[in-house]
Amino acid sequence: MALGRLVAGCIDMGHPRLRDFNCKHCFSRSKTQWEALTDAEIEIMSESAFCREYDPGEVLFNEGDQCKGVYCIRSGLVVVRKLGKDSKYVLLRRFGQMGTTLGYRPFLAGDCHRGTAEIIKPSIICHIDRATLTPLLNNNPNLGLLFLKQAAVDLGNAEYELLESMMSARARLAHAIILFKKRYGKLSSDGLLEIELPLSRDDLAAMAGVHPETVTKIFRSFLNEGVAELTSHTLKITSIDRFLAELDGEYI
Amino acid sequence: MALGRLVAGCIDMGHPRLRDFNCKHCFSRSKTQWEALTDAEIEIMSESAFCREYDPGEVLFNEGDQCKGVYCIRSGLVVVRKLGKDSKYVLLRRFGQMGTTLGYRPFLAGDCHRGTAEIIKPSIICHIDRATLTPLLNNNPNLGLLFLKQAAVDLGNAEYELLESMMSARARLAHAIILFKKRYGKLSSDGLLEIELPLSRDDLAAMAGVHPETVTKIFRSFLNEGVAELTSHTLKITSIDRFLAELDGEYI
DNA sequence: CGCCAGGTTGATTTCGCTCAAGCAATGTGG
DNA sequence: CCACATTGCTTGAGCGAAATCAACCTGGCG
Repeated sequence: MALGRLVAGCIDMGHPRLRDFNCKHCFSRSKTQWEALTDAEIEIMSESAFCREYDPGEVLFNEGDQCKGVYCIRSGLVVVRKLGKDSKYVLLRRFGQMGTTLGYRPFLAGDCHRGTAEIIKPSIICHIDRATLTPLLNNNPNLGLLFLKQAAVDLGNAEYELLESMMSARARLAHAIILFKKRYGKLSSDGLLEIELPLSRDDLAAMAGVHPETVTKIFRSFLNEGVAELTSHTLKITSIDRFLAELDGEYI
Repeated sequence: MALGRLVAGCIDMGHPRLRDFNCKHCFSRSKTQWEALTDAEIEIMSESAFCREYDPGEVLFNEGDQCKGVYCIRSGLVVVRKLGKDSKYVLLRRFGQMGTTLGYRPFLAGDCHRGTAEIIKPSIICHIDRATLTPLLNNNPNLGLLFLKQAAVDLGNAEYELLESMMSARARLAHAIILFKKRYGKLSSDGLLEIELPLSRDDLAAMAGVHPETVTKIFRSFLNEGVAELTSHTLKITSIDRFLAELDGEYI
């Protein structure tokens, strides 16, 4: 993995801080925990949030970094990778949803970042530091409760992923693909579902918890069996029924 | 799995509700989210909490049940099993720590229970219903924040378990065993570490995410390699160094 | 043109699942 | 008190999915 290169390479990158920025526009477009904030509080947050554009390859934070606040993804795509031994790694999370808050777990648990966040697609991301967020949480109980609800949902997802992890590699990969459907799926001209997979083979593999070669082989078998066909980074699903059948692993 | 039998068998069991019960005693003995409560609030909770003793084999709630509140484990041991296809299952959780709160995830996410909770060791457990807990959460912001912190910690653990799930079966089993050390571990007369494993082979297997036969085989290889030896439900670790080496899977 | 990262492919190996048999401890009814 | 069913655990043989290893494309770029 060329993580070292990317980490080093990010130093000379970076866009200027976006100044004329109001979090209100962001929050109004999707339902998140931030809807608990009053207008005045949104104003405070907009003032102190550090927002800027990021290019693919830039690193938001590194594994082991002290967590100084949370990140709000306004647009784009970020992945968080956790390194293993001998250059293996796992994808802890995949973000893209605008309004998604990244890094709240280490923030709340008082933990270091457990993974390295790298920009995959050009993104606009705001950083809200501890000094801003802590008073908001203390003074607005609803914000805490909505964060709590979010945490409960995420915990449910994590629990579910744990069940997923004992399904076959095919099923795991199919589940990983489905996660991209909402944001990167569209109907092609011939009426079939096409899903863009904006990740490299290695990242896709890390997401499904398999090895990159296996990803290729499973795609090949999808092609042979007439389930789906892959061109570059777009998967065209030729038989939705058969593809959905892949999702039913041996558990659940 | 004989889950059906257990579920059916629990109907004629059950101890009387414990009346002279004050949650204060419970909370004072371990640090949990409940320490946010004022004395008055603890009084309210003690009044309305339904507490009683449970025998092994009794079922606290079933998979799919509506979640009507949370459970406080005062003492004992409970496991939560999630059924899979053809009578396989996974252990979602094991509880023993007194003061531990069980079922807060579905409570907060407005979800059904995802697993079936069965008593393993005689336990004393209190149920705090929605009508009691909701006002406490709404009126005491600190309670919400401490629950939030707990959720963040649990989320971290779930994340970690996800990493664990891609380690070898040996490593996973070793990790599962280590979880019992704190509560069920002690030094034997010859100075070696002994850990009681209060679960059946099947539960231990479900906890490590392997098959029961594999658990036996791994224990056998531990014996052959002089790492640890098992008698009935107690594991004696003969070489701590070698055992700890098992924990280092290929990841992390 | 040659280099190189990213991806593909096939041969081989290994881990742990599957299946089936056997055994020890416990309980039950005659 | 014994025959025998049941439950929980152990053991071994065989198999299969996916990891590993290694070679080989391929397209982009200096």
